[in-house]
Amino acid sequence: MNEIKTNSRPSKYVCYKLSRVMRKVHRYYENSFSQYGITPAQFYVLSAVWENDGVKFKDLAKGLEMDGSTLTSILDRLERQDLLERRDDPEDRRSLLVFLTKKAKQSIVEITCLAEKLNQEIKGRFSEEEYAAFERVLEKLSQE
Amino acid sequence: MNEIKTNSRPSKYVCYKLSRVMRKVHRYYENSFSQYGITPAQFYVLSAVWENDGVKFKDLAKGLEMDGSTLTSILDRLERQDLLERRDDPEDRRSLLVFLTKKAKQSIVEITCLAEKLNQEIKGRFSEEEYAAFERVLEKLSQE
DNA sequence: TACAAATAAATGTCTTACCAACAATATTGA
DNA sequence: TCAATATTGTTGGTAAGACATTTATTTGTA
Repeated sequence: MNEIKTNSRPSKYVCYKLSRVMRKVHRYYENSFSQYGITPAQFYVLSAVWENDGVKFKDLAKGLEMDGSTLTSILDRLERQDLLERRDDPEDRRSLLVFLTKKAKQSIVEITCLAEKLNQEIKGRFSEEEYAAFERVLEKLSQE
Repeated sequence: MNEIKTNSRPSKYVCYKLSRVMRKVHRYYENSFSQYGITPAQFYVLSAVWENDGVKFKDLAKGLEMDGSTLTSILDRLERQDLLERRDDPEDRRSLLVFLTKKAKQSIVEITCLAEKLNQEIKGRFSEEEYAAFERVLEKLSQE
């Protein structure tokens, strides 16, 4: 009595499927990153700053397609952990520049290796063509 | 000077790509659903309850693969909007049954049509094979 | 029966995400 | 020049997701 309907509607919708899968993959990354005390979103920020140390806040947000207020709070947490630093932009007093700390530079390579490994593990579950098609669809969807 | 590195690292990672696309698709649904005063997550819950009116809280959470605490807060909001109702389970005093209200029943069909339309719009951007491959990958990723 | 263990849902905390409103600063254009 | 406008980053609000803890109830077993 009162069985579960295994085919309940929401699973028909792209948005639902995406969010479910995203959560799953996110948790997978999260569990691994937690040994470094950071979250996936924090890793993306560190990674982008590593690529362009001293990047402007504005450009960082734009590059990550992240709302400014979201970035503000992630920077707050990373700064609290002494992983990065905001400095004044000498050219524009409204603007901020973002730098990695020494501490972050010491672990970023190792964390990046982990991220690559996780990525390969996921890719490895699929054939080249299958994965390529997947990425193509993601790419088109992200261009709106 | 100080150009944006368009190829900043994070975009290499599946998890990052997924979350970016998910956010985009989510916003797309969100904008349309907002005319009914609900969010996509709230729609999934309504939709699942509609499929199985009087479903147990526990089974609802399981079916939606949603943490109980997340569902609790979504139910709170839907109950506040008079869209659904918790009732005691006569068979187990720890358990709750979830029902749609009259108000919800009046609009759920219309909202579902909208959801179907959005879904078709997204699917329609791709070829059959392309979309099928995409769904296959999502499916595999969502299993474990 | 009695009591320990398991289960159901709620609560509190943290993180991410979005939006609107705001303060400080820069740019513009009359 | 200087007032209107635009831009930068922060703050505050709400929602969602995850996790740990808590309370009430049920189950299982000694």
